[in-house]
Amino acid sequence: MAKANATRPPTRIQREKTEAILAAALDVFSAQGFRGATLDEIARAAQLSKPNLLYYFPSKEAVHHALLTRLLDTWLDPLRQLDPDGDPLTELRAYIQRKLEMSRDYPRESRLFANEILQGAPRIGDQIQDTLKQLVDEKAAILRAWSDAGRIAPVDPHHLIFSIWATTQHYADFEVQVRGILGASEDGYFHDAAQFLAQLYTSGLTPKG
Amino acid sequence: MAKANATRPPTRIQREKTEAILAAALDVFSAQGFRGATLDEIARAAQLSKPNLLYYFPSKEAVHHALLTRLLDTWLDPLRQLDPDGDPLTELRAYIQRKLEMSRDYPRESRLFANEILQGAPRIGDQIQDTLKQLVDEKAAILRAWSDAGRIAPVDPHHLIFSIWATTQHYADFEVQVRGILGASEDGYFHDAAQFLAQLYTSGLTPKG
DNA sequence: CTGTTGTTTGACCAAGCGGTCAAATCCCAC
DNA sequence: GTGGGATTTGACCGCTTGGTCAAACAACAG
Repeated sequence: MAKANATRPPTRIQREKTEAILAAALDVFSAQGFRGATLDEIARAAQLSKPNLLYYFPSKEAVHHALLTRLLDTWLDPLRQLDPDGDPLTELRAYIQRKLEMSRDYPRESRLFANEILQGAPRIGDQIQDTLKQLVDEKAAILRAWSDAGRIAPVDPHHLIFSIWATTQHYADFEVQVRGILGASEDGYFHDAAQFLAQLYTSGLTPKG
Repeated sequence: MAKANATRPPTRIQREKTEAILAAALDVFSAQGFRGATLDEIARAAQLSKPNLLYYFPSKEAVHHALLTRLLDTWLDPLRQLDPDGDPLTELRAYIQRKLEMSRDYPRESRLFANEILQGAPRIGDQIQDTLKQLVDEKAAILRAWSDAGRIAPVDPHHLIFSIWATTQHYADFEVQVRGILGASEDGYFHDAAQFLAQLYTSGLTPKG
């Protein structure tokens, strides 16, 4: 058995196949949700037989879990980059821009998380309570400090973060709706979205002189 | 057969059972998505046997479709109420408030739609392209007129609507995450959210003097 | 070349799925 | 009360699901 000895380094084939499986799983899970996805579909997308897939991961749940934990770090990177020593409005605009680019460049990842949260986060609830809450509280403290110092308008920092998440991720999670309303052909709506959000948050957060 | 003659008015039992099924289906579909939901689970929640449920609806898809079309009108009501003759900022604040109250009072409906859109709206795509787009374009024209007249700041009206949807529905669709970050006990966060959003959009949309 | 380990697969299984059907039961107007 | 339509259900069907297993096959070190 390959996986029995955990200390042995992964072979080339193990690395390649594991990667292919996770890539295929991202496609399927993000489009169908956990319960809607099937191992057959993931295996087919990864060009493997189902028993072969289960040779690399012990269960469907294991594939899903590996995918989520692997992507959580990437997903939180934009927030992590928020610099307490930078100019507040510049930092926030940059954060919004980064998040919007994530929605544009990694919509499947966004929908993967959205699916999981929507259904009550039954398979990632712990990590939300731990990693995520800790990071958000830390960054909220920075926002509060800026707010208290009069460098941005006085706002609830948690709800500010929520609103940035919501407005940016909307373009990935509700892409079908956005395209349906703006017209399927129009492809450059991310530029308009960026401009709108930059303006909204700039005007909305500039402290009153 | 009961349903064979479509012209006959529904009996008391038909009204009651149909209602019970749709109520149960809302619970299950909003929590599990279409593919994740099962007829057995819906039937159990409605206190019916599965064949009995299928006596009132011809298929799982029919239950889902009936639920979506029945709720779409309710869901779009807040936007429909946007009054072109009112004061722009007052109208927008009222719209945001109504949408936020929808998220607070009807989170299952919000998640039902979110699930459907997230997965590409395969069962409601037509109605988005028709009813929804028409309403949004109509209201966007009002916003554009306000914007052109200098009564609100110059913003892209479609993206303004998207941002209001996103920020308000976030509290229903991502409820687990919100509660996980704010602390499960705290229950009055809708008040804080309302205040935050009112301030953001008031400052963000007030035209520059 | 050879043996050992790593990899792949076809056949299979129990459980659950959406849906059907005939028979039983219920409801209510007459 | 009773007859006929409305309602309910247990048994069942074909199919898909996640997962198992033994056997076959490939890779690679010696």
